[in-house]
Amino acid sequence: MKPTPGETLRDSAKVSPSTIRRLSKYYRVLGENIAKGTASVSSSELANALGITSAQVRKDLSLFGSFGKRGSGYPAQDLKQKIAWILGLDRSWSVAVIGAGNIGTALIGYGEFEAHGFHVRLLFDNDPAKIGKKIKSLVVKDIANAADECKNEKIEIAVLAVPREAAQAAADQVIRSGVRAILNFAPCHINVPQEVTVRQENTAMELEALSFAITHELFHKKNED
Amino acid sequence: MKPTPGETLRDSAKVSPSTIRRLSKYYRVLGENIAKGTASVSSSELANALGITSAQVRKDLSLFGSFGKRGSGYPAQDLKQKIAWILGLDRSWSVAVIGAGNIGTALIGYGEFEAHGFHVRLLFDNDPAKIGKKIKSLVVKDIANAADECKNEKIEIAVLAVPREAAQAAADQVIRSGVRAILNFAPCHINVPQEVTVRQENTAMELEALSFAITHELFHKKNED
DNA sequence: ATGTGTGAATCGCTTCACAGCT
DNA sequence: AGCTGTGAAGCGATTCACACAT
Repeated sequence: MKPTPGETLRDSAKVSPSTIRRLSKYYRVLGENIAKGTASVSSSELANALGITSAQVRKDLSLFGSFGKRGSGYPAQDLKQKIAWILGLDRSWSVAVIGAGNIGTALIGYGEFEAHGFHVRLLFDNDPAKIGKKIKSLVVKDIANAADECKNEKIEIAVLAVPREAAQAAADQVIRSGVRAILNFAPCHINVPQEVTVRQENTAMELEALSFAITHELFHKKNED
Repeated sequence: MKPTPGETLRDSAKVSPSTIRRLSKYYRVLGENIAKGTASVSSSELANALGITSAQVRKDLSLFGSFGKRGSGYPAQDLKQKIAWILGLDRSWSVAVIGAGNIGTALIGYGEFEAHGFHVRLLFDNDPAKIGKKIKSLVVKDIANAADECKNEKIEIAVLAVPREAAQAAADQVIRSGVRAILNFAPCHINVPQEVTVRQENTAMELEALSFAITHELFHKKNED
């Protein structure tokens, strides 16, 4: 009722990162429910699936519009599409993976991404032994040309799957090419201009959080991830 | 000044997940600074490295004790060790990896983990072609025996690197073996008893957060990760 | 009857601001 | 003078509770 579906959000400033993470989860749960033939989903069903309160679900969704029907819940198909629109999954994204090691290899051709519109178009490495070789339908290109190639292919999202030492240099390259966002698997902070969004994926940090939880017998049932 | 370093935290309930993530980052920054020969670090130096305020740094640290010297800052070595103690990194952890695909393979023998006390002792898969083969010094074992083998090896942390469909079954196995924590790479929620801590590692969700940020031209400089 | 949408209340994290060491 | 440690203030996110729609 409040915002304007169909166009870009005007008040996205007040949408918290936590809300975004939850939207991703609602999206998955909806997919599973629809696959099972469910037509309608209530806020408390979604809430149970994520281990949160139903009020939270309704608040999250109401930030973007009123998608539900009082008395019956949310039409599952509709809601899933609305969330896809909110998250920008109703289009496809051009992705480049920098680094053809284990992580890079695991990422390309991972059905989960393709299915949601993330298409890996380019794969780079600096290892002469790898350059020119094919990995799962992609030819490994020389990282030295990353900036130009990414620009030509209009890459929007770059995934850094390189060692810590190489991360900032790789980031600088893809930033020059005009990417809008970077997902960084290197265990280090990278500096980017304001208009580029970065997210850090750091497995060591996740393990450390587990280590803390075990050590202090902490059962953080809230805000778990 | 408040808590009791040297033993388990009494009031760990009031430590937020955000604080834990930041402690992991302080820990990394301290490592880098010490490598450069720095003896003392101020709260604002740490703050700059993470892009947060110095008050935040001091609050975080003061939850666990007073480690700093007024006028000069925090002794880098000491502080790093204190944080190691807080995060439970002053000991070693026995880890099992379930799933010897790309992710599983990337995880074993990754120096970053070994260096922080996370030792991968067991690797499982259900693929007969892989069972018995060696991957980077570990022999792949049959996932059917995961519960027993993990119990024998006193595994404390299990990493699930299996497809979504196999995740809950794998989780049930390692829970039976008595693991305390699970890091789940499968893109799905898993049910665990209260005493087991779970963290979700979900690259698709990270990409979706980037997709949202690009779509809505949102530069979330706060709470980025 | 049931379940949404939402102001109001609450909770908890972050920032301010300053007293107190060194 | 410089920087920590910390109550108090501020602010953003979550939960409550209920009017309203079906």
